[in-house]
Amino acid sequence: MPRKSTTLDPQRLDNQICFAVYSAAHAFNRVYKPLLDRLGLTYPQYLVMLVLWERDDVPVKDIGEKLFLDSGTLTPLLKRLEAAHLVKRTRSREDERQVLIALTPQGHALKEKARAVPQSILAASDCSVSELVAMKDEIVALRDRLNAVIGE
Amino acid sequence: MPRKSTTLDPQRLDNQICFAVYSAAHAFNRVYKPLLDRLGLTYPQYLVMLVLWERDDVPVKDIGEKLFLDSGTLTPLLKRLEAAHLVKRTRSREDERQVLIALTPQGHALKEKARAVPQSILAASDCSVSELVAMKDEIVALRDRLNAVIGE
DNA sequence: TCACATTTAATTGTTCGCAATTGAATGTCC
DNA sequence: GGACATTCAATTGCGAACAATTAAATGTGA
Repeated sequence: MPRKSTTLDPQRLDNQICFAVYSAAHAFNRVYKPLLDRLGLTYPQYLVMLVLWERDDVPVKDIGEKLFLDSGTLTPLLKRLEAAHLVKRTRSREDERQVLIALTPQGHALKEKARAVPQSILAASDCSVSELVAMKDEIVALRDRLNAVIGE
Repeated sequence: MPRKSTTLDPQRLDNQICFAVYSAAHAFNRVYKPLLDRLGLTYPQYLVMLVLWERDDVPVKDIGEKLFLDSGTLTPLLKRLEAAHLVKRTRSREDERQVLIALTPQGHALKEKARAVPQSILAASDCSVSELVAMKDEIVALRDRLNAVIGE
């Protein structure tokens, strides 16, 4: 009575790997939420702040390329960050099509308050740093292969 | 001149496993989209259909537990599936609090049309089955550890 | 039996995420 | 220089995702 193995059936594997990623993303979000609530940020807003803490005064497009997000997502998000006095949005003088995003003093200051976040996540993941780094690299490689297929 | 290595800075975007998972989930979604468009489904709707193709006539809560989603997400999603004539929603006779979700004939029939989806995804991931299985297991284990922390 | 807690879906409001479109600014080619 | 395409952000509309609340059905204990 040959029965197909559930864990090896390639028909199901894609569902499993994709669902694993999908559900892990939500789990991460739920762990981040209480931490980010204290900073007044959502997770996507936190990602934008991470980008800006590395380099300031960049056009929306640059942020979008780093985070794989488009203006339909970023424009309202950045307006909310502006309303929270964390960033300032100004049209570029050299190229009026671009909107440059700069941190306010409050935006810069928030970096210090956010220092504790990564450790808390590390603790919650209950995993060694080297293991996490290895996993991260694998997932990034998979993501990049998927993204390479999209533009075809 | 002690300088923190940027490759180890936990506050850097590229070092965050969460962003890897987050962006990989979006990449998967973008690969799935053209395939699922042909079925008239979104990815979360496809997940619900996968659950129902395995077992039918289940309460909303059961679907939510399998997919880690609550009624705030599922109720409108299931109403859209009902509007598309893929499922039927009926109050349970034994327990009037529950709403049972059953597939319509069209809902059952869609399973056949969805057969081609997994191969396409596997091809796009461009990865050996054994590698994918290993990754999936690691990600699920990480997700479960994260979910375990949440209820504390 | 009756008060009370629990379970279950539904609802409301906010924020993402993306496709498609718009409109202004810039680049290119003749 | 002028027609044309391209680039960039903003907008619109739809579908998640989730917190918080509501309301009905059910379970429990005195």
